[in-house]
Amino acid sequence: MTRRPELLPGTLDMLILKTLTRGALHGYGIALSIKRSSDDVLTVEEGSLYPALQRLLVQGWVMGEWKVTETGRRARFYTLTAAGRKQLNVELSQFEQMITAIGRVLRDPQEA
Amino acid sequence: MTRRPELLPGTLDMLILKTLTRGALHGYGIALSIKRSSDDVLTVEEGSLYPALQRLLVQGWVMGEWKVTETGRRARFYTLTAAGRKQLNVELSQFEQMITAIGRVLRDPQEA
DNA sequence: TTCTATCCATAGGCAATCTATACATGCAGT
DNA sequence: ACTGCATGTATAGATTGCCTATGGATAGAA
Repeated sequence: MTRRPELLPGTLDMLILKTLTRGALHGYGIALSIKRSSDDVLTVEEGSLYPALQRLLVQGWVMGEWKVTETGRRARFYTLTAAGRKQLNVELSQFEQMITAIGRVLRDPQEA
Repeated sequence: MTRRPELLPGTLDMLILKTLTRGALHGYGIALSIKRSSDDVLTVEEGSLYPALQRLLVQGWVMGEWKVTETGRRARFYTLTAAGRKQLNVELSQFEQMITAIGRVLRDPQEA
C-alpha cells in the first residue's frame, strides 16, 4: 500500500452520477464540483475522469452534447439519463450497505 | 459494472488488521470472523485473503506461526505486530476521512 | 507574448481483487 | 467403508479500476 489513492476505489461512477443530479456539467466542471463539495479531500484525476465518462456514456447512464461554456469555450456537457438515475440509486444503496457492514466489523467488540 | 464485489476495494487490509486486534487467528478464522461480524454482507474470498496476508507479512504488519487448532488441524496463526497496530490506525483515519468526504458529496444540496 | 486556467482525451502501467483450481484432513452420517 | 461437508492453505491467471504521464487546444490576464 505504497500508493495514495485520491478516492475510495469503486466509488467514482457513483460520485459522478450524483454530481450530475444537480444539472448538466462538462468534465472539468464535474472534477471541480467533487473537489469542492468534498472540501478538497477527493480529487478526480483527468486520467480517471474521462475514461469513466466514456464508460457511463456507453452504458447509457449519461448523455453528452457539445456546447459552449459561459466563458466561450467548447465543452462536452453531460446529462444524467433515466437509466443513470436508476443506476445511481442502486449504487447508493449498495454503498450504504457496505459502509454499514464495514462499520460493524470496525466496532465489533466481542468474539471469542 | 457487471461485477458484484464482495467488499469495498481498498478496505481489505484494514478489515484483516482490525480483526486481529482481538487475538491471533488463522486465515480461515479471519474470513469467518469478518463474514459473521458483518452479518454476511462482507465475504472475503480465499483468493483475496491469502495474497493479502502475504502482503501484510512482508510489510511486517502481522506475524505468522504454524500451530494446531482446537480441532487438531495444522494452521497458520497470524498475530498483529506493533507496526501493524500503527498501520491500522493510519488506515482507520484515512478511511474515516474518505467516508466523510464522500458523505459530503452525496448530500451536498446546492451548487449553481 | 507569455503564463495560467480552462477544457478534452489517450496510452501504459500497476495494485488489488476475483475466479478457478488444487490439495489435504477431521468428523458425522449412512 | 464411503460419502459429504466443514475446515484449512495456497497459487495462477484474468480483470477491474485508477493513476501517471502525456499531448493538444483556447480564452483571458499580465
